[in-house]
Amino acid sequence: MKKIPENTIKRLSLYYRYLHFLSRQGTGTISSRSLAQLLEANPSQIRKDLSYFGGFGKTGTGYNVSELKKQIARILGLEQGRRVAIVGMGNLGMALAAYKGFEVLGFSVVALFDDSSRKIGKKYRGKVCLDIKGLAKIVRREKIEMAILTVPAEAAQEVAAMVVASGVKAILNFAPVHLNVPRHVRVSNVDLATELKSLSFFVSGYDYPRKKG
Amino acid sequence: MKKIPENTIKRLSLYYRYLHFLSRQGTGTISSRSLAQLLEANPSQIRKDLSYFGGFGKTGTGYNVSELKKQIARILGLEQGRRVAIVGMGNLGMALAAYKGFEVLGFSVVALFDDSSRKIGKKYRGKVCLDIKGLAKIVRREKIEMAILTVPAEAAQEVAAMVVASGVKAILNFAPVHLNVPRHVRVSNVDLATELKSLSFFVSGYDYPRKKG
DNA sequence: TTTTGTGAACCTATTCACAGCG
DNA sequence: CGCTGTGAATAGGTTCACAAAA
Repeated sequence: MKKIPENTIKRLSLYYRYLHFLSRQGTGTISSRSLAQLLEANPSQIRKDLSYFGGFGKTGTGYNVSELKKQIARILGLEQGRRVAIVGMGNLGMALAAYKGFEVLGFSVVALFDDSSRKIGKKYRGKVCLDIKGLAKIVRREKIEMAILTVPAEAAQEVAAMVVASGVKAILNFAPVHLNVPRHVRVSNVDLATELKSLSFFVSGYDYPRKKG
Repeated sequence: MKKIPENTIKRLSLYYRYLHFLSRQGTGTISSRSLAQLLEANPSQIRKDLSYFGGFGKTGTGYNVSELKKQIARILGLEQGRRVAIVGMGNLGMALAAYKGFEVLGFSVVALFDDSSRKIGKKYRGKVCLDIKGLAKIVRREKIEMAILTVPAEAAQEVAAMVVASGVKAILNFAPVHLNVPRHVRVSNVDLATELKSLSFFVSGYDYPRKKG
């Protein structure tokens, strides 16, 4: 199998967003050039990204919007309604539990976990928060594949180990620590502090280059 | 001035996190090799990253932890206590307003904004939510340099325009839309949907390569 | 013609490897 | 010695440019 750059995957996700929008607008067909214009991106990049997965376009015409959208959904595995758990019902966990954008994308938040008796048994957006001690059992029973980690930094590694042991394949980690996990588990870090610090650097006046656009 | 890769800045921010930790532990000195081990990274990369900003290390000894930490803080502009506004007091905005990690890093959340009369005047973690109509005035008076955008996707572009017009230099955008801003304004996007979709791709079994570790 | 898909060329980032310093 | 700082080499990702298809 050909090696796919990670950025390609991120961009597919972005294309998907625009295709969703275009298909609601009733646009039937779009060329890589027009799509690139919307995205402030390079047409070749779009074609190259898509070409990793096969030829979805028609020469001279472009891409069928709804078809391409469907293909990208398939590639990203969004068709099967991935089952997700949120671990850590602090402010952020609660906010994410309430976020309605997940279902639209084919993600179902099927369980919430915490270790505090103040949280366990409470309902958040109609879902009851469960004791993290039961994580492994629920993950197996509910066929949960992904976990969103919103626990304090101090607890993150320990909780990550539990999550991994329960059989989860991918973790979206909000704790500002590096998680040590086996190679077969994928971790994506969302680190607000890092993002803010990068922006701060920019504000300082170093004019580091932006992508051509 | 030499051109600095954007990834270098992200990594600097990561190094900072570990240096903070090491200095609390009382570690006085660290070599690029030891630091790299902690980070699961490459020693040359660390040295190269740092070398963009000057030679902070001592040949044969390594780097002085607290000195290097101070230098990175200076590079990232964390010394001056950057002033930040949060715009959009939905679930996520509220969670971020309550987040205590910002102050530690040298960021002060000095103002909260929303456009809804249900939110304006309410207090969140001791700070009153202000009418977004007054944004420009407050930004100038409070010397706000950065904004965290936590508004719905539909409103994001319009709000971003207001934020830019008010003189803010950098935006941390949580709305899943591409923001059109002038070149002198820096936008960082935190897109949960994109992150989840990328992870979903991985769960699908494509074993795309991870960084050497 | 228009536009895709793709090898080639280019550009950027990472890693190597070693001179030079302490 | 051990380790940094950095030019050189390598790897990786992006853009170009064009043949082939509609």
